[in-house]
Amino acid sequence: MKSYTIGELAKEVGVNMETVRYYERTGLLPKPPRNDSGYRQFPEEAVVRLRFTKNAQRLGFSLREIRELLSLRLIPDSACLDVKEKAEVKIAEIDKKIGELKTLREALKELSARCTRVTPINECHFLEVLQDSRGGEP
Amino acid sequence: MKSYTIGELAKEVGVNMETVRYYERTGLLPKPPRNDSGYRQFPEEAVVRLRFTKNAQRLGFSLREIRELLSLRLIPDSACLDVKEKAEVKIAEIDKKIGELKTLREALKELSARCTRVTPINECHFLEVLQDSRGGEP
DNA sequence: ATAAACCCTGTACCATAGTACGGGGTCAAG
DNA sequence: CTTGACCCCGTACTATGGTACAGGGTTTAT
Repeated sequence: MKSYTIGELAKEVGVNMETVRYYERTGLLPKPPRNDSGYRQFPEEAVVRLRFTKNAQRLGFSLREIRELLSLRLIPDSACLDVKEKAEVKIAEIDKKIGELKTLREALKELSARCTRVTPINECHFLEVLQDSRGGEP
Repeated sequence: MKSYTIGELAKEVGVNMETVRYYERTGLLPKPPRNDSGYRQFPEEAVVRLRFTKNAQRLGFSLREIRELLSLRLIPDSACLDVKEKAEVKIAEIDKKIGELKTLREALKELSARCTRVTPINECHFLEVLQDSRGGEP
């Protein structure tokens, strides 16, 4: 099947070529095979993986975390329960993020609604949202 | 009412003192009044604002975006419709994030479920998730 | 067969978001 | 009245996530 040069891959996903090399260096993309003149030949999967990475990044995951997410599916079968555990940790993290985003969304919604008419918005308890974590004494 | 020294503020919210100064420098926290010897005296609101900032950051907002969010509520009444518009843009962004997080969550959930028993997980279409944006030709 | 477009490596540089540190003043308790 | 904890400023350093060359080969279309 078809393979991608680095330029094709970068263009397909909409990232810089240098970024692809950077990801390869840092282990986010596995080192692809090379042709006789040393050109990288990325498999289809690299597109998927790279796209996943960029999307996950926009969701607030660091490259380290993305590396963890990606590694979950590659662990040998023996470590299956370990994978399950890690997946569940990630799920919990994600649930928390979703919850907080919803809260923030509501606050913005309220702000937006209030702003419809000419009422001044001097007092909008917009900030007071997202108050959960790190509340009091350590 | 009570005011906070920089150390108290930092401790209360669980950040480094230097971070507070950094935020002041970059306009995320308004410059607080000083006492006679030049010590910062942060009002209660600084706690709220700082906490908001740290939380929003965990949700994947950059400091620049957080500055935008925070500024929404401070714009003079005249710009009310502008605020509404900006708020709605943010809401849309947040909705997208929530949607993608849910998708990712489902994928992880499936992975986790599959990992319960001794079945090998060689083929888990976990990556293929989050495929929406930046699909084809520009 | 030659120019344009593409790829290689290595190194340097950039922005963002802090963190650390030196040198010095301030305040509170013993 | 001094010692330790706290604060000031300025500057420098760090990690992360890229970007940008320079100097050199390769491929492709004319």
